[in-house]
Amino acid sequence: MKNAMTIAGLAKAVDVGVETVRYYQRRGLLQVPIAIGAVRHYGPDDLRRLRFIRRAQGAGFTLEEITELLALDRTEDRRRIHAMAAERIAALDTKIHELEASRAALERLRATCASGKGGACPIIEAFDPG
Amino acid sequence: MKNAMTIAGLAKAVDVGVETVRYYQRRGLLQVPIAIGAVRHYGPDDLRRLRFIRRAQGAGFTLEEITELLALDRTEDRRRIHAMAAERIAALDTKIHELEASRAALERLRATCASGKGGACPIIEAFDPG
DNA sequence: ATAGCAGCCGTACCATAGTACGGAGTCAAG
DNA sequence: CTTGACTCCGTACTATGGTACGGCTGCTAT
Repeated sequence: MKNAMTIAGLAKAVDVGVETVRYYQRRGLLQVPIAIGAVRHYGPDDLRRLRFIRRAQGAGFTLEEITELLALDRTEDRRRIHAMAAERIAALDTKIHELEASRAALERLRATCASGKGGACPIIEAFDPG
Repeated sequence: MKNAMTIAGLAKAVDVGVETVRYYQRRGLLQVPIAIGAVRHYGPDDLRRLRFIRRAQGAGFTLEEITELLALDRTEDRRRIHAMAAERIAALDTKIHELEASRAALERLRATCASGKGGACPIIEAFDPG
Protein backbone atom coordinates (compact mmCIF):
# COMPACT_ATOMS: atom_id res chain seq x y z
CA MET A 1 0.00 0.00 0.00
CA LYS A 2 1.20 3.44 -0.83
CA ASN A 3 1.61 5.82 2.01
CA ALA A 4 1.95 2.98 4.43
CA MET A 5 5.08 2.49 6.37
CA THR A 6 6.41 0.53 9.18
CA ILE A 7 7.39 1.97 12.54
CA ALA A 8 10.94 2.79 11.50
CA GLY A 9 9.69 4.79 8.51
CA LEU A 10 7.26 6.71 10.65
CA ALA A 11 9.91 7.48 13.23
CA LYS A 12 12.40 8.56 10.62
CA ALA A 13 9.88 10.81 8.88
CA VAL A 14 9.52 12.86 12.04
CA ASP A 15 13.06 12.32 13.20
CA VAL A 16 12.34 10.53 16.43
CA GLY A 17 13.49 7.13 17.57
CA VAL A 18 11.46 3.99 17.13
CA GLU A 19 11.43 3.65 20.88
CA THR A 20 9.90 7.07 21.17
CA VAL A 21 7.03 6.07 18.91
CA ARG A 22 6.48 3.00 21.01
CA TYR A 23 6.62 5.12 24.11
CA TYR A 24 3.91 7.41 22.72
CA GLN A 25 1.80 4.38 21.94
CA ARG A 26 2.14 3.16 25.48
CA ARG A 27 1.11 6.58 26.73
CA GLY A 28 -1.86 6.58 24.43
CA LEU A 29 -0.71 9.50 22.32
CA LEU A 30 -0.57 7.35 19.24
CA GLN A 31 -2.95 4.53 18.64
CA VAL A 32 -1.55 1.18 17.75
CA PRO A 33 -2.75 0.35 14.25
CA ILE A 34 -4.17 -3.03 13.39
CA ALA A 35 -1.41 -5.13 12.00
CA ILE A 36 -1.43 -6.63 8.57
CA GLY A 37 0.09 -9.88 9.56
CA ALA A 38 2.33 -9.38 12.55
CA VAL A 39 3.72 -5.99 11.63
CA ARG A 40 1.90 -2.70 12.03
CA HIS A 41 1.56 -0.29 9.20
CA TYR A 42 1.24 3.43 9.59
CA GLY A 43 -0.40 5.93 7.31
CA PRO A 44 -0.54 9.68 6.79
CA ASP A 45 -2.81 10.13 9.77
CA ASP A 46 -0.29 8.67 12.13
CA LEU A 47 2.33 10.86 10.56
CA ARG A 48 0.28 14.00 11.09
CA ARG A 49 -0.45 13.00 14.61
CA LEU A 50 3.16 12.32 15.44
CA ARG A 51 4.25 15.59 13.89
CA PHE A 52 1.62 17.38 15.89
CA ILE A 53 2.88 15.84 19.10
CA ARG A 54 6.37 17.13 18.42
CA ARG A 55 5.18 20.61 17.54
CA ALA A 56 2.97 20.79 20.58
CA GLN A 57 5.93 19.76 22.69
CA GLY A 58 7.84 22.59 21.12
CA ALA A 59 5.07 24.90 22.24
CA GLY A 60 5.68 23.76 25.77
CA PHE A 61 2.79 21.40 26.24
CA THR A 62 3.58 18.34 28.32
CA LEU A 63 2.71 14.92 26.96
CA GLU A 64 -0.18 14.82 29.36
CA GLU A 65 -1.57 18.05 27.97
CA ILE A 66 -1.01 16.82 24.45
CA THR A 67 -3.01 13.73 25.30
CA GLU A 68 -5.84 16.02 26.28
CA LEU A 69 -5.47 18.11 23.14
CA LEU A 70 -5.66 15.03 20.99
CA ALA A 71 -8.77 13.89 22.80
CA LEU A 72 -10.25 17.35 22.37
CA ASP A 73 -9.55 17.27 18.67
CA ARG A 74 -12.51 14.97 18.14
CA THR A 75 -14.85 16.91 20.36
CA GLU A 76 -16.26 20.36 20.21
CA ASP A 77 -15.24 21.64 23.56
CA ARG A 78 -14.15 24.97 22.24
CA ARG A 79 -14.15 26.50 25.66
CA ARG A 80 -11.52 24.09 26.88
CA ILE A 81 -9.40 24.37 23.78
CA HIS A 82 -9.57 28.11 23.96
CA ALA A 83 -8.56 28.04 27.59
CA MET A 84 -5.61 25.76 26.99
CA ALA A 85 -4.42 27.87 24.08
CA ALA A 86 -4.76 31.10 26.04
CA GLU A 87 -2.97 29.67 29.02
CA ARG A 88 -0.12 28.44 26.89
CA ILE A 89 0.16 31.74 25.05
CA ALA A 90 0.47 33.53 28.35
CA ALA A 91 3.12 31.08 29.51
CA LEU A 92 4.98 31.50 26.25
CA ASP A 93 4.92 35.26 26.57
CA THR A 94 6.39 35.03 30.02
CA LYS A 95 8.99 32.58 28.88
CA ILE A 96 9.91 34.61 25.83
CA HIS A 97 10.46 37.67 27.97
CA GLU A 98 12.57 35.72 30.39
CA LEU A 99 14.70 34.39 27.62
CA GLU A 100 15.09 37.83 26.14
CA ALA A 101 16.22 39.15 29.49
CA SER A 102 18.68 36.27 29.77
CA ARG A 103 19.90 37.01 26.32
CA ALA A 104 20.54 40.61 27.27
CA ALA A 105 22.47 39.49 30.35
CA LEU A 106 24.58 37.20 28.24
CA GLU A 107 25.18 39.96 25.74
CA ARG A 108 26.44 42.15 28.56
CA LEU A 109 28.69 39.37 29.71
CA ARG A 110 29.99 38.79 26.23
CA ALA A 111 30.68 42.48 25.73
CA THR A 112 32.47 42.82 29.06
CA CYS A 113 34.57 39.77 28.46
CA ALA A 114 35.41 40.59 24.91
CA SER A 115 37.62 43.50 25.83
CA GLY A 116 41.33 42.62 25.95
CA LYS A 117 42.98 41.25 29.03
CA GLY A 118 43.30 42.16 32.64
CA GLY A 119 40.67 42.58 35.27
CA ALA A 120 38.01 40.12 36.02
CA CYS A 121 35.16 39.21 33.78
CA PRO A 122 32.44 39.17 36.35
CA ILE A 123 30.02 36.47 35.44
CA ILE A 124 27.86 36.69 38.50
CA GLU A 125 27.43 40.44 38.23
CA ALA A 126 26.54 40.15 34.57
CA PHE A 127 23.30 38.53 35.58
CA ASP A 128 22.47 41.09 38.18
CA PRO A 129 19.49 43.04 37.00
CA GLY A 130 20.02 46.74 36.62
CA MET B 1 25.67 39.07 63.04
CA LYS B 2 23.94 41.25 60.56
CA ASN B 3 23.58 39.93 57.06
CA ALA B 4 23.98 36.41 58.29
CA MET B 5 21.20 33.95 57.98
CA THR B 6 20.56 30.34 58.38
CA ILE B 7 19.71 27.99 55.54
CA ALA B 8 15.98 28.62 55.71
CA GLY B 9 16.53 32.36 55.42
CA LEU B 10 18.79 31.94 52.44
CA ALA B 11 16.34 29.64 50.72
CA LYS B 12 13.45 31.95 51.40
CA ALA B 13 15.31 34.98 50.11
CA VAL B 14 15.68 33.37 46.71
CA ASP B 15 12.42 31.47 46.93
CA VAL B 16 13.79 27.98 46.72
CA GLY B 17 13.38 25.11 49.14
CA VAL B 18 15.87 24.32 51.86
CA GLU B 19 16.36 20.95 50.21
CA THR B 20 17.28 22.68 47.00
CA VAL B 21 20.02 24.64 48.73
CA ARG B 22 21.34 21.45 50.22
CA TYR B 23 21.17 19.83 46.82
CA TYR B 24 23.25 22.62 45.33
CA GLN B 25 25.77 22.19 48.10
CA ARG B 26 26.01 18.51 47.35
CA ARG B 27 26.55 19.31 43.71
CA GLY B 28 29.22 21.79 44.61
CA LEU B 29 27.36 24.83 43.33
CA LEU B 30 27.27 26.38 46.75
CA GLN B 31 30.02 25.94 49.24
CA VAL B 32 29.15 24.80 52.70
CA PRO B 33 30.09 27.60 55.07
CA ILE B 34 31.96 26.91 58.26
CA ALA B 35 29.48 26.51 61.04
CA ILE B 36 29.40 28.73 64.08
CA GLY B 37 28.57 26.00 66.49
CA ALA B 38 26.62 23.33 64.69
CA VAL B 39 24.61 25.59 62.45
CA ARG B 40 25.84 27.18 59.25
CA HIS B 41 25.46 30.83 58.60
CA TYR B 42 25.13 32.34 55.20
CA GLY B 43 26.05 35.82 54.09
CA PRO B 44 25.49 38.13 51.13
CA ASP B 45 27.96 36.21 49.00
CA ASP B 46 25.98 33.02 49.28
CA LEU B 47 22.87 34.97 48.46
CA ARG B 48 24.40 36.43 45.31
CA ARG B 49 25.66 33.07 44.30
CA LEU B 50 22.34 31.37 44.79
CA ARG B 51 20.53 34.10 42.90
CA PHE B 52 23.02 33.76 40.11
CA ILE B 53 22.39 30.03 39.89
CA ARG B 54 18.69 30.62 39.47
CA ARG B 55 19.16 33.30 36.85
CA ALA B 56 21.61 31.19 34.93
CA GLN B 57 19.12 28.35 35.00
CA GLY B 58 16.59 30.74 33.58
CA ALA B 59 19.01 31.42 30.76
CA GLY B 60 19.00 27.74 29.99
CA PHE B 61 22.31 26.71 31.49
CA THR B 62 22.27 23.29 33.10
CA LEU B 63 23.55 22.90 36.64
CA GLU B 64 26.66 21.35 35.21
CA GLU B 65 27.32 24.36 33.04
CA ILE B 66 26.60 26.66 35.95
CA THR B 67 29.18 24.75 37.96
CA GLU B 68 31.67 25.56 35.25
CA LEU B 69 30.62 29.20 35.10
CA LEU B 70 31.10 29.54 38.82
CA ALA B 71 34.54 28.00 38.57
CA LEU B 72 35.34 30.33 35.70
CA ASP B 73 34.27 33.33 37.73
CA ARG B 74 37.50 33.18 39.69
CA THR B 75 39.69 32.63 36.71
CA GLU B 76 40.49 34.69 33.68
CA ASP B 77 39.63 32.27 30.98
CA ARG B 78 37.87 34.85 28.89
CA ARG B 79 37.97 32.67 25.86
CA ARG B 80 35.92 29.98 27.52
CA ILE B 81 33.48 32.41 29.07
CA HIS B 82 33.02 34.11 25.76
CA ALA B 83 32.40 30.80 24.05
CA MET B 84 29.84 29.67 26.59
CA ALA B 85 28.03 32.98 26.38
CA ALA B 86 28.01 32.95 22.60
CA GLU B 87 26.79 29.40 22.45
CA ARG B 88 24.00 30.10 24.87
CA ILE B 89 22.98 33.25 23.02
CA ALA B 90 22.70 31.25 19.83
CA ALA B 91 20.64 28.60 21.59
CA LEU B 92 18.42 31.28 23.09
CA ASP B 93 17.86 32.86 19.71
CA THR B 94 16.80 29.54 18.28
CA LYS B 95 14.56 28.86 21.23
CA ILE B 96 12.99 32.29 21.14
CA HIS B 97 12.15 31.87 17.49
CA GLU B 98 10.67 28.47 18.13
CA LEU B 99 8.53 29.80 20.89
CA GLU B 100 7.39 32.68 18.75
CA ALA B 101 6.39 30.27 16.03
CA SER B 102 4.51 28.19 18.58
CA ARG B 103 2.85 31.29 19.86
CA ALA B 104 1.68 32.12 16.36
CA ALA B 105 0.29 28.61 15.94
CA LEU B 106 -1.60 28.93 19.19
CA GLU B 107 -2.90 32.33 18.18
CA ARG B 108 -4.25 30.77 15.00
CA LEU B 109 -5.88 28.03 17.02
CA ARG B 110 -7.37 30.51 19.42
CA ALA B 111 -8.73 32.62 16.60
CA THR B 112 -10.22 29.65 14.78
CA CYS B 113 -11.82 28.30 17.90
CA ALA B 114 -13.11 31.62 19.11
CA SER B 115 -15.65 31.91 16.34
CA GLY B 116 -19.15 30.79 17.31
CA LYS B 117 -20.22 27.19 17.18
CA GLY B 118 -20.39 24.48 14.61
CA GLY B 119 -17.67 22.84 12.67
CA ALA B 120 -14.56 21.45 14.13
CA CYS B 121 -11.82 23.41 15.72
CA PRO B 122 -8.89 21.64 14.17
CA ILE B 123 -6.15 21.49 16.70
CA ILE B 124 -3.80 19.36 14.72
CA GLU B 125 -4.04 21.50 11.62
CA ALA B 126 -3.47 24.65 13.63
CA PHE B 127 0.08 23.54 14.15
CA ASP B 128 0.69 22.75 10.56
CA PRO B 129 3.19 25.20 9.20
CA GLY B 130 2.08 27.28 6.29
C1' DA C 1 15.58 22.16 82.47
C1' DT C 2 12.81 20.79 79.16
C1' DA C 3 9.87 21.27 75.08
C1' DG C 4 10.01 21.94 70.53
C1' DC C 5 11.56 24.04 66.45
C1' DA C 6 15.73 24.27 63.20
C1' DG C 7 19.40 22.45 61.29
C1' DC C 8 22.20 18.49 59.69
C1' DC C 9 22.89 14.10 57.34
C1' DG C 10 22.36 10.19 54.43
C1' DT C 11 19.44 7.76 51.70
C1' DA C 12 15.48 7.07 49.13
C1' DC C 13 12.05 8.54 46.21
C1' DC C 14 9.61 11.52 42.53
C1' DA C 15 8.26 13.39 37.68
C1' DT C 16 9.21 13.88 32.91
C1' DA C 17 10.58 12.07 28.75
C1' DG C 18 12.67 9.09 26.93
C1' DT C 19 16.54 5.10 25.79
C1' DA C 20 18.32 0.42 26.04
C1' DC C 21 18.05 -4.48 26.02
C1' DG C 22 17.11 -9.21 25.29
C1' DG C 23 14.33 -12.70 23.47
C1' DA C 24 11.11 -14.26 20.22
C1' DG C 25 8.70 -13.86 15.99
C1' DT C 26 8.38 -12.46 10.98
C1' DC C 27 9.16 -10.96 6.32
C1' DA C 28 11.73 -10.51 1.98
C1' DA C 29 15.68 -11.49 -0.79
C1' DG C 30 19.04 -14.36 -2.39
C1' DC D 1 14.96 -22.27 3.01
C1' DT D 2 18.22 -19.80 5.35
C1' DT D 3 20.09 -15.36 6.61
C1' DG D 4 19.66 -10.92 8.16
C1' DA D 5 17.07 -6.92 9.03
C1' DC D 6 13.16 -5.43 11.19
C1' DT D 7 9.27 -5.81 14.50
C1' DC D 8 7.15 -6.66 18.86
C1' DC D 9 7.06 -6.91 23.83
C1' DG D 10 8.09 -6.31 28.55
C1' DT D 11 11.12 -4.66 31.72
C1' DA D 12 14.80 -2.00 33.24
C1' DC D 13 17.69 1.82 33.11
C1' DT D 14 19.03 6.86 32.17
C1' DA D 15 19.35 12.02 32.87
C1' DT D 16 17.92 16.17 35.13
C1' DG D 17 16.53 18.59 38.93
C1' DG D 18 14.83 18.27 42.62
C1' DT D 19 11.65 16.55 47.07
C1' DA D 20 10.79 13.68 51.14
C1' DC D 21 11.92 11.11 55.26
C1' DG D 22 13.73 9.81 59.56
C1' DG D 23 16.97 10.01 63.04
C1' DC D 24 19.91 12.79 65.72
C1' DT D 25 21.57 17.09 67.73
C1' DG D 26 21.66 21.61 69.36
C1' DC D 27 19.69 26.53 70.17
C1' DT D 28 16.20 29.14 72.37
C1' DA D 29 12.27 30.55 74.86
C1' DT D 30 9.30 29.60 78.67
